[in-house]
Amino acid sequence: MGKFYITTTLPYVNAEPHIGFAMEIIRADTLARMHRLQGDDVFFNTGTDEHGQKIYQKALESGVEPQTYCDEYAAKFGNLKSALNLSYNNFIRTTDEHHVKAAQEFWKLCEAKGDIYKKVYKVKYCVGCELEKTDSELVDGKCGLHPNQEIENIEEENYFFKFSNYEQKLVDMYDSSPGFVVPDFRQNEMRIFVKSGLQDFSVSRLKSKMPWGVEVPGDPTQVMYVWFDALVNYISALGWPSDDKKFEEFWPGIQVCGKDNLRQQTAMWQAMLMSAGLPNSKQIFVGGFLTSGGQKMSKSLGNVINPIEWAEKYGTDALRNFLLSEVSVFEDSDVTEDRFKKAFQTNLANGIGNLAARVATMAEKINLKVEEQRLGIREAVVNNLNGFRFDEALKFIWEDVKTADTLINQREVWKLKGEEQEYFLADLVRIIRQVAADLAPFMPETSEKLMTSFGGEVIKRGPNLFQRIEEK
RNA sequence: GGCUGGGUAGCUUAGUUGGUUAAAGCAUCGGAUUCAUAAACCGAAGACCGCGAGUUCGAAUCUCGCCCCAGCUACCA
Repeated sequence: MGKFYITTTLPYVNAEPHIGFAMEIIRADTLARMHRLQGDDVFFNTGTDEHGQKIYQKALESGVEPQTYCDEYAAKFGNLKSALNLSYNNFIRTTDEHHVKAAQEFWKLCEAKGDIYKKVYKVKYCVGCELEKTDSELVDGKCGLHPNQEIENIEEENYFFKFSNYEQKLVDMYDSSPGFVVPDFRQNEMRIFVKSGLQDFSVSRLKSKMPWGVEVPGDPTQVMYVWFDALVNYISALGWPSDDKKFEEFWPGIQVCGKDNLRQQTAMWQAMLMSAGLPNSKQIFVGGFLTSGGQKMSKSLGNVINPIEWAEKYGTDALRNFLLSEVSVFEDSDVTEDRFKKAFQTNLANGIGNLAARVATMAEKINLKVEEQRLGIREAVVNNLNGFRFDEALKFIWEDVKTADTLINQREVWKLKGEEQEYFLADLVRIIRQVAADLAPFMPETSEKLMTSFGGEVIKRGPNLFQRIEEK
């Protein structure tokens, strides 16, 4: 029995749960369930990232304490568990006491290594916005919103992390571990980025300006920059540094993230681990983005898709099926309700739903009995999942539904009599049982319903699994 | 500008160590059928494989140039 650790990124709690995150966590959930069914001891982590400037500001704007604001949002993300039928067994919040201590401990290790140092940092500040600006936000050296005003340079002392120390070490790691980042072109992308030269990044902020963060050990005037503290969650979730046993059993693990997190996960975090003298992550799976109607989802465009709404409207498993099979695993995909409905209609309502109904009806009519079996997930499905090919795995399963349907029509099973009919129906029942077993990590509820109808010796017809969507 | 990924039937995609009529699903049309959620099954039509040139007996696949889309080019997470 192996140990398996998988974690999502921690969504930042300044917005409602996004369908892109729903996809990320459903993928992680599918892998976690598959490993559990394979007999592995699984630690599946998710949670919320709660520190930083944006949250601090949002809380101030809403007129509540930052912690109160975070509590509210953490609950919203916690709601995903039932809405998406998730099986994670740890939900970390970066404001958890243990996590805060772990982040500080991690800091000390990097500091002891000589990778953290203080340096004067020039902050670009737009008086018009009353905000600090980054270079990428500036147009011709001026604020895009206030081009008439000069950008002020404010000097501030911050702590920096010697990212530059890890340039070669990171490149060596990429070279010696093909498949560390999946898909491979992302690893290559990162390799190019690192190879082109790394700048140290700041890892703290002045507490007087932004108090909502983890206090820097030994310097009460500074708090950690949110990245530094947030990344540590992947190991603090395992009880590091106090629970050595758990940490050693489960670390390193697999990290699932979106492509916007590529650098943080595959370079910065890895360098931080090297600095702290801890093993690197095992593997990082980077997914693409979801667009809506060909455009990025945004409130102003009004094209934001709420995953919880779809789950309520069409069912959790229908949403899981869609996000796992109809969406490109590695590239960006466009998501529309029309596409969703098509996937629902073909593979679910007309596919497994209809097959289950027709076979169960015939079996019930003749009081068919089929000896019970114990079935596991087939190797082809496991292999596809290990390569993060959720789409291929489901395609493989749906292929069996097609096979069964074809068999029924070709043999005209409903016209057969006696032993011959029993023979073919029993065969069909076994196909459905295998589909149910294979489906367990992807669509746990559907898998169970199928087993309720077809798992026992006596076959019983249940209600329709997926009711067709009638278009008017 | 540089870098990365992509541009293949109406839609979503597979296919690159170059090789017989470019593959699949959905949508469309036709057939046939009724066990089933008017579902399933059989068949047909549908592609100047982004554009142009080159290498080759032969290119979706290799080379060069160009066009279009998305993203990155670092401290917003």
